[in-house]
Amino acid sequence: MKNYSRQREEIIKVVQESHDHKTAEEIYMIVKAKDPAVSRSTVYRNLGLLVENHIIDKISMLVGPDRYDYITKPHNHAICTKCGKVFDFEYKFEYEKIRELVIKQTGVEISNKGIALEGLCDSCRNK
Amino acid sequence: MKNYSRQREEIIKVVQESHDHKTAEEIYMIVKAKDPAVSRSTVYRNLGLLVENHIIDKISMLVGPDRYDYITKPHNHAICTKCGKVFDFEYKFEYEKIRELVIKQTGVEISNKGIALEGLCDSCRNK
DNA sequence: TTCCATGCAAATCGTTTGCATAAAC
DNA sequence: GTTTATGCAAACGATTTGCATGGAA
Repeated sequence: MKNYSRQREEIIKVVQESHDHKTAEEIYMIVKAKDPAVSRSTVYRNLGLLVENHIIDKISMLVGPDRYDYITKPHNHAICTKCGKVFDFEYKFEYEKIRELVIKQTGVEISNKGIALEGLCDSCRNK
Repeated sequence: MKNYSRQREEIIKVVQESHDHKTAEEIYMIVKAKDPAVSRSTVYRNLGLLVENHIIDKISMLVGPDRYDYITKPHNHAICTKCGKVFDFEYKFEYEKIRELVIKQTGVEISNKGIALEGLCDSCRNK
């Protein structure tokens, strides 16, 4: 991320102001509404850059496209495996203990992003 | 899953006997080695069916194709966000407490499949 | 003999890439 | 002026679909 760009600025703003977790396509549509000339590849390219630079998080789903989340503080995600929506929740996991244990058992050094759980959301359960 | 099929039987066997977590393509190649007539779509179709019927789990990755895991007992996954490998680990999370808390905060009823954490594996960290 | 599952190929979805142009520094 | 980012369109990888055929109940 060497040079500033107006498009990138706008993409960051959209993710930051979204309190659901939007897909690349949704972000593209919103940015495009303000600036009809932006291209989809600019959105994808910048989302990738922003993830690399730890400004946003990419959330991989069981179903459908990836979603993006502006990073504020570590928090956890509950992901609906049917509709793909992502919900935030608060719970103090024993991060340090888990970190140590996971690296010992698997070699994986976990990020402090939080923990992801999967299940069925309210509205998907009731149909 | 109404009717038996030889192909499905073989697909189940491959996933069951894999102790890494294979992609659809890898499963396809293995099944194809035994039965050169199987088609990729049969593999994809059956993996989907088996997930719906809770015989196997689909694991979504930050990078690359989905992976599949035969269901035995609940266990947790540590996923490398760089290479996409999935490692199992043991840790007794307070499932009941978390379940209750997550449904209260988000409406999501989490499955008892276990918990997924993300990070960088040993070999990706050292390069 | 009625479904259901298969194989094949084409279609689709989400994302990435190559290349010429335009904007940042 | 020399990067670096953009827009466009084409390419790509993973997965899904439509349709005719073959196998299971």
